[in-house]
Amino acid sequence: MILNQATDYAFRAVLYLSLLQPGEIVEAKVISESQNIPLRFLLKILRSLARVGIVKSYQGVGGGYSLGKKPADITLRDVLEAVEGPIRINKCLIDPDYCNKQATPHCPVHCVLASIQQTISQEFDRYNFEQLKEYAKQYSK
Amino acid sequence: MILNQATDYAFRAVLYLSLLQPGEIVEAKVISESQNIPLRFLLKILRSLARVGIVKSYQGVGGGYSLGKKPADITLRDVLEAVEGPIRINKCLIDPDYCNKQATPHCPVHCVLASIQQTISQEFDRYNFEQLKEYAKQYSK
DNA sequence: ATAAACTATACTTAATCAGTATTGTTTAAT
DNA sequence: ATTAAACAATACTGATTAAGTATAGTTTAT
Repeated sequence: MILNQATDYAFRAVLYLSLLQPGEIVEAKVISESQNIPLRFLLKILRSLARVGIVKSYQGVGGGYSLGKKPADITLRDVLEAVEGPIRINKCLIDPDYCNKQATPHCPVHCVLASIQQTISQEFDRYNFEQLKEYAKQYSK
Repeated sequence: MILNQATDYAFRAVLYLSLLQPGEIVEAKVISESQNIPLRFLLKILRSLARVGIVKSYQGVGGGYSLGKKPADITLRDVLEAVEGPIRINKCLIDPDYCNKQATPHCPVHCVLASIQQTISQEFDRYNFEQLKEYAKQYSK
């Protein structure tokens, strides 16, 4: 499986925030209940998203979370990488020492995988939350 | 990580067989030593590949493995799926019951992920072992 | 009959995943 | 100033998966 559970939850949480009024703040509990995401786990995920500015967090009474950027400026890749770190399809693409042939730079498999990895990254970059928002509105009609 | 270790080994094993004379048989031990793959683990991987005809296995004395098809007829996706099963980017794309919103068919996230999954599958299908073979020959020059 | 190869299944160890618990910090309202 | 409602940080836990190993069996050329 390429995406883990946390990323799946993150997509839905960010979509939820995208559908609110710009700047609107809601508590994690509201997102959790609306999207059926375990609260504590969601809080952890939201922290990862806050770290890179995808959401803004507000502490204290009346606090919560709002979207940190315009939905159009948040791609699936942004969210994915905030939660899981950089997209990687194979270990040899991160750490050349990992390759048990010690041959990464002149390995045909490596080269092709590097190209595929780039395509996959671009693919997750193609979709932003403004688009998802539109989809969501259509479905709800 | 999208690919697991077994798939990485499988790619390299199939490439190794692709570079032999058509129909040429080698023992697993030779592949294992050449590619630095643990022998027993490789045997298991080769069984997965044999099951779908990517390699042919020969038992008994003088046995071993040969490529089961022309390199041009084996894609990265074929090998990947022989080892790991079908490419899946998210659980909700396999099992609708899995979705904790019970909303898969009209979930915008689901729809977009389904499309991305298809692109990724196609991407792994774009490369076959005839191409990798050519790359490998160039590198060795 | 033997030994060199693969087959099948089960086991083991380590890493990662998914989620929980605990303790601490911030802040609006009283 | 105190309180309580929110988030923050870190550490822990149990389940699953990954990676590899072990054991016992089958096939086949010599």
